Amino acid sequence: MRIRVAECTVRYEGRLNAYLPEATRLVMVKADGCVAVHADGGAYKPLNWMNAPNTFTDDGDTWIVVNPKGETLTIEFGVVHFDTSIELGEDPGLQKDGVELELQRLLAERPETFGDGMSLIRREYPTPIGPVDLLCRDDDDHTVAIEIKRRGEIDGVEQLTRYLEFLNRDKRIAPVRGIFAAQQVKPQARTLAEDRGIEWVEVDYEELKGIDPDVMRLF
Amino acid sequence: MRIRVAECTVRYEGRLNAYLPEATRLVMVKADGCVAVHADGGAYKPLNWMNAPNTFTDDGDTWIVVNPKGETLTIEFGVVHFDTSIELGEDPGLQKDGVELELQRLLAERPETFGDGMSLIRREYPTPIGPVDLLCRDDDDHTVAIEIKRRGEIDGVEQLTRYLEFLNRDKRIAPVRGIFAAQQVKPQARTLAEDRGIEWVEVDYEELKGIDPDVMRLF
DNA sequence: AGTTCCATGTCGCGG
DNA sequence: CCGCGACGTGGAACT
Repeated sequence: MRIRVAECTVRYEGRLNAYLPEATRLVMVKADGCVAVHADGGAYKPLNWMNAPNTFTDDGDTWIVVNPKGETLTIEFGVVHFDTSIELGEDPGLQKDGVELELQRLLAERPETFGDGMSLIRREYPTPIGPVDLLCRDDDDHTVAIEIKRRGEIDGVEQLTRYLEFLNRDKRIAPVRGIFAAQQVKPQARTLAEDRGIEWVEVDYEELKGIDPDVMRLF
Repeated sequence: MRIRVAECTVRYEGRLNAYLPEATRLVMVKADGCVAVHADGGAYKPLNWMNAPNTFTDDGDTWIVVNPKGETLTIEFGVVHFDTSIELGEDPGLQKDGVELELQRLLAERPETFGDGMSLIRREYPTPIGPVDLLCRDDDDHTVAIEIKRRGEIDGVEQLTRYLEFLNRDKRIAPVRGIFAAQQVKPQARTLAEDRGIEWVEVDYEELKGIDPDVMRLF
């Protein structure tokens, strides 16, 4: 990564034309060749940029960056206050405890979302083909397997179907009801679920967050 | 702006939870307090960030950034390879569409638009807080600072006011008249400009293009 | 590879 | 301050 702090003007010609009058800014060139021009404010978004892949021309005072679409970023430098290069290496990348995991956590705390008297047996209940998100017991003492997705599509129903097939072989817990839960259940998934005798339900993430006991404790 | 290159782990807890395992990254803290953590690739988007406004706590090895919504960004540092702070100052900001720049170019070629005998001293005349679009001299030998916008709103008048404040400290050119020029000057901006003793004028882009000497030569 | 949809979207305008 | 739409949207997942 190369970091240069310098007075500069910047011109972008591409999907639109844009121009930055002379001022002191930070210009960042990453290992993959992408270039970003930052002011000392605004949000994380640079004032102007050029993503990789591109061709980079360093003509002394002027950097010209061109991408395959023909868009160009031209940076003309004045006084350079600072210029350094440093090797950062590969980044392991961001791990998002995405919404799906959060949904699972919230629903595990609120099994009654799926019916009065529903209680949690355990999260990530193991089967030979992978863990079921939630295993519960309903008020009739029947076992219930719940698959949770952010977006409920056909493959999620297929997944739950396979789990149910294995769970129902276990005499101690059979028969096992299936519930397919998602923020949004697509029509095709609804149809397939109903055809397989699997219930489906749409859950409201924001509402669940609102009644999160962890949050409640704060008040 | 503060720039630190260091080994770090980063945790974000807010609208979702996210975690960055230890690696060498660039952490940028802008003057407005916003924080961005960059890897040496990807696009211009940081791996993780926290926009202003926020409260920043520097606990030696650990930076904790909390915004008013309660979202937190926690950065734990290991080896620091590099750490520097530099003052960039205000940024004049991005001019999109090229319309502003085009207007500036056209008006620089036609300073008499602003009055008979008006002549251009220079474009992008530098001040400590950024360049004035046009600096001119009128037929009475008074200096005139002209700010050009596509859409003339209050903040443009404020900008010109600040320029005038600096320019009028320079005995060689004071007193400096101000003219606020735009394709359309909003009523609030008109009122404010008049209150500040700044003239305002609406310019016709199409008409200016029609009498552009560069274009004329083509015929 | 083309397309659709999500996003800690961000940003700017109008009410 | 809040809703609404555009964005050089960028980026991932799916066809």
